Amino acid sequence: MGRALFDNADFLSAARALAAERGPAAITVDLVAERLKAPKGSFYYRFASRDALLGELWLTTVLAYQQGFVAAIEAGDGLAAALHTPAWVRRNLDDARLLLLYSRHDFVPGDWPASLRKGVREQAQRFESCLKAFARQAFGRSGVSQTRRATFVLAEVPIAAVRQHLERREPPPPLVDELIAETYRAITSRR
Amino acid sequence: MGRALFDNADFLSAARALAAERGPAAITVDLVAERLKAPKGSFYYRFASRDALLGELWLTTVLAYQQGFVAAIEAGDGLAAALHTPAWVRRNLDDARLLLLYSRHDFVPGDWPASLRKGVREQAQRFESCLKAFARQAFGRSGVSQTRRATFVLAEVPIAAVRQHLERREPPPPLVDELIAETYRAITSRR
DNA sequence: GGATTTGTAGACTATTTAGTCTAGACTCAA
DNA sequence: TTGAGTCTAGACTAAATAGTCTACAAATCC
Repeated sequence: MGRALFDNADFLSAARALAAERGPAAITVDLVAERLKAPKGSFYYRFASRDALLGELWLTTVLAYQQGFVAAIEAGDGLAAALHTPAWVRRNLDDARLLLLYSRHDFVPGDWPASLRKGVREQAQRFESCLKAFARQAFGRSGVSQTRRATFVLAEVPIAAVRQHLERREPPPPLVDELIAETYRAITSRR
Repeated sequence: MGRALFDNADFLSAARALAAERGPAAITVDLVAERLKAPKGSFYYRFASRDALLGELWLTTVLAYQQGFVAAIEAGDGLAAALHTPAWVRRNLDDARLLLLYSRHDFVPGDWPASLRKGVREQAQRFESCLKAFARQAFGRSGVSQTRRATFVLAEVPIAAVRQHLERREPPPPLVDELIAETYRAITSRR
């Protein structure tokens, strides 16, 4: 051949599809290659390791998720940021399962491939600074406990509210948004 | 020999210890046996399969966790039920990681061993009826959406609040109880 | 058109793991 | 004492899986 039959994106989307159908444990190099009818050699020509694939899959997904969240925070709208989770989940059920049902650790058990470390670090920092910005805006300070509050109301609660629907592969009902919003108001109205 | 050198409980606690140290993926039959310096044959003499071990581990742990929760509900104290999670987590850090950080599905991927199905079903029903009882008491009815509310405030939120500390193997700080309590009051005061 | 790059093709290796199987040691009851 | 039952002991099998390696085919460049 000499001209590429399979590129990075092909492997990534095959992996994504496998994860959607059978969970992330089904993302084996053999299954990904088989699904694409690609030889294993081609896979390892594109990716240094299985972890490199999983890491890239996780990172691109988390960045896609995070985008709307960051935008809402930058617009100064904390409630929109909290409600971003159910909204994004409704539009991206499969990817949301990937992202929220399995921790980053289930994905890449050992050390992250060097090529992705920087991206992951930047992603985490970006998220963290959103939380701090919100803490300052909503609670007047961005100390440890205000930031902890921000994490609770913008991340933990929305993800928790959505989890059981993710497990059942169904879009979260409107009640989920209500619960998140009520919690948001309660937590941001004091201190 | 003829007299038992290893019993069920030995294997269970070896598995528990392995999970605490290296995560549930480290619960392999070989590692459990090795830790106990028991031969594999003894393991399979006690347990029908690896899933039987994992299932029993999960079930005993969830029942231990659930006990205090049920007691609080039966005493009519919803807030105590919500705060039971951080309290139990503080007293049982390792078991809590086992229970709350990994879903039942990560534990026993396929079908549950027949011997445990009944126990799991009863456990789930018991939990469910607690939620309904609380829904009736707090929201006047136990329809779908009141029960959903109960799940949110008694289970999802407390677990979410505790999660990041579990990941870091540290006891949840008092702030976690505050967040849970504030959310509890907000969610139970309307409707 | 020959050399080089780019990539396919897939057999092969090594490791991990659940589970099986046979041998035999120890205990206890009759 | 002997026979039945209980349990240890660990070698062995089979399957799954990450990763390697060599051959070679096609495109591209000089």
